[in-house]
Amino acid sequence: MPEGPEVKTVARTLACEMVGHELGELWHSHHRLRAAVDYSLLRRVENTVVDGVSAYGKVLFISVDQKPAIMAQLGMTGQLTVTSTKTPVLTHTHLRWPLKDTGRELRYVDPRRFGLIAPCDEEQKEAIINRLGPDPFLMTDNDYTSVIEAMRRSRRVIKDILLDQSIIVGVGNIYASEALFLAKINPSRAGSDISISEYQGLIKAVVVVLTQALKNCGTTFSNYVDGSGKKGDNLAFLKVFQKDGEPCQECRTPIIRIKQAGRSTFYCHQCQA
DNA sequence: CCCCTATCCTGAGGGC
DNA sequence: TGCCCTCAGGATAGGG
Repeated sequence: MPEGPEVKTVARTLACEMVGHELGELWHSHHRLRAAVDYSLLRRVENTVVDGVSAYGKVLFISVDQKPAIMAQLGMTGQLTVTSTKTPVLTHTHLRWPLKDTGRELRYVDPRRFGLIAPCDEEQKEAIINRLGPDPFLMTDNDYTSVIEAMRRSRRVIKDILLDQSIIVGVGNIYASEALFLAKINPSRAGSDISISEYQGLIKAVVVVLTQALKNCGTTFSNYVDGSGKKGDNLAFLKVFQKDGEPCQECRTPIIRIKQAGRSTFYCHQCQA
């Protein structure tokens, strides 16, 4: 569910809730998440103090005692929040982790179980980041060049390339459509057929779209919430995502929905010819 | 190698 | 009301 801006928002709000507090005794459900979680390893983090929560792309990292300790991927429906221990426990709650002396706890709720919570040391964190592309917010000139080269090398369709986290991180199904609309690029064009100047516009559009989403604390169209349980405000700013049949905000042509790699893409046939 | 499909799951919503 | 279908913010094994 969450894309880069949502995960960054979760990290920021969780940091607020968790940093400086000591983790208590972990509880977990018997359900398996996307992969089997080594809970005994995760339990080694009990009785340590959280000192940071960060995000790289759609991956979230929690560190204790100046060392990475936990990584989380929220998949489609994962929610990582801190609430009062007295808040009723939702079905599909897979993890409860008290923050000592606060009356509050970290909870992981994930109906579809496509997400993952796992222990994670320094090396593992490095390995995860190494197989991901650059963060569009932190890109150097060299990153720009190599990202564009990687995209031009691919014969896949540009929409699919944008979703590929090994090329660039943080773009998911909502913001891929939104960025292509802003850059006026047809989602079905092959990566190899797009010019360098068009790519420069596209990367700029990705940054604009993600920056706006981050400013609005993410897009909630169904169940996304931040680390404090708050919804995002970015839904009202979307121009094409899930707007099939509605008139394009630029030219009034109805927005079209197509399927690419099994996922919906929304675009304006006129503006993105 | 690269690319595509199916798959992991539950729940919401529409048509009949 | 219920049944069946499609769809949903993601990632990845494995087949062609």
